[in-house]
Amino acid sequence: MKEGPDIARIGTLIGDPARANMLTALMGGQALTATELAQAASVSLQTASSHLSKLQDGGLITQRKQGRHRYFALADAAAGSLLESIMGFAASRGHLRQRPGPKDPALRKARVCYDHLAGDYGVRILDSFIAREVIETDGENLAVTESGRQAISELGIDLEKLAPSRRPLCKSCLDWSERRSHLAGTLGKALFQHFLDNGWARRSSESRAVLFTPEGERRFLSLFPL
Amino acid sequence: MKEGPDIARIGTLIGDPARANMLTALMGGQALTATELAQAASVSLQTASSHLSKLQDGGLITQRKQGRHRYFALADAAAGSLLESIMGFAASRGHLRQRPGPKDPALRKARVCYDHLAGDYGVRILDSFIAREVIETDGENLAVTESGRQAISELGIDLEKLAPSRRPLCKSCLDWSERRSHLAGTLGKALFQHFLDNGWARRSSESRAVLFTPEGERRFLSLFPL
DNA sequence: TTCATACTTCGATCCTAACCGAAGCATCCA
DNA sequence: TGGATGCTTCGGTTAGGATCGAAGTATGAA
Repeated sequence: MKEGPDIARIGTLIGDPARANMLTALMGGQALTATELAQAASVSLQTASSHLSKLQDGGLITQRKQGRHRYFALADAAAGSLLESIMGFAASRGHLRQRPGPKDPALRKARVCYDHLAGDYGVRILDSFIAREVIETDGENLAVTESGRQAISELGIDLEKLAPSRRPLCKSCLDWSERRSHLAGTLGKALFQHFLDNGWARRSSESRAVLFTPEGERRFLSLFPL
Repeated sequence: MKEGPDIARIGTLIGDPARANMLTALMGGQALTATELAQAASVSLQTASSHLSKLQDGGLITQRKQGRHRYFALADAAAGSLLESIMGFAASRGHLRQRPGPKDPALRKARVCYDHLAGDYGVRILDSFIAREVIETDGENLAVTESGRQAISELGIDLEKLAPSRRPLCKSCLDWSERRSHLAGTLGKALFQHFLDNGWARRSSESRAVLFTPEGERRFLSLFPL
């Protein structure tokens, strides 16, 4: 039975708590330095360095040198998806590191999931789209409807520009705080980016939380009614 | 950073080579006894027993007592999907346990992937469906087209009966021998079952290979032209 | 040049968990 | 009832790898 892909190698990489913490931190979507990742994982810089080179060898992360810093980020969207899958599965089996759902209310409300919005607000986007038939679903797969294309362009998103990407346009991602699906894929990313670009929301500097301005909050709730 | 799902726990479970071998064996879709799984993983029965209880605690597998045997199987389709994701990712990064693709030509040609067909033949089904517009895709998500519903019912599959399932109807699954996608989901399962039910194919007793009868081979090639 | 910062490599320690022998429990068969 | 099979539990050993101190390399600042 020595056929096939080496899933044990990927498992081992993700199976160490320090590495898992680093990967979780990188799910924030931003590149982080070795020092920052060492703090995120609560290990020394030497230990972090060793972990990072293993993650890189395994193809989960990439590094970019910039001056005397080295920035580490998830290798690509596939790596992000993989971690999302595992998070969803772990959450579905009740494997949480503390109580169900994030303790911090801000994280529960809205947080970054690699490159799109998760938490209460993330789930709301998908719920609203499905209720208004912007997106249709067969249980897991998502597709934009004809009438939905119109609605999305009215939000200020150019679907034509997103289409050429090799990543799927919409994808569902199991939310571990809400235990329901939210919108991932290039559309999910574009919507999140749209809110950042307009200054309606920003990333928290300490955690994966996303903070909305009062103006952004108002817009969000009216753009995604239930 | 102690928020969120415990991905390290899942990673650790999958990260041990013996457990990974057991899970890979269970991807064949059939329930296996502890003794069989011990052989698959090349460990003693005691060691296997310990691994199996860990996998069960982690929610990856279930056991069913039957007389003096205990049959172990993947917990559900979600567990199968998770393993598929990881296999796909591992293969995409070139993490293979030997040379790329299965050594055994029969495995390359057709094998079981939890509950549907993989390998050359598995990829062919999806290729054929897409070429004939039975299924449409946006890169990763799959959906049956209107005209496709007709074609599928002509194959002898009742789509209405598959629809109520909570699992997605069609799903792509990265094939590690072909490095391309094949058809998973309830439709993929139903098609595979259809071939088994009609006696056109059967599972190999030793491996995950699927063996076609000459009659089954002929039918397969004509039902799924390229 | 010199010092400081950011990170890697080396080496030694220590701890977890995989492993198996032996014994125990449960089920089936004769 | 006795013995065989299938599996689990217990206990002790061992190996792999996570960890960090110390030393080494690279970049930037003074």
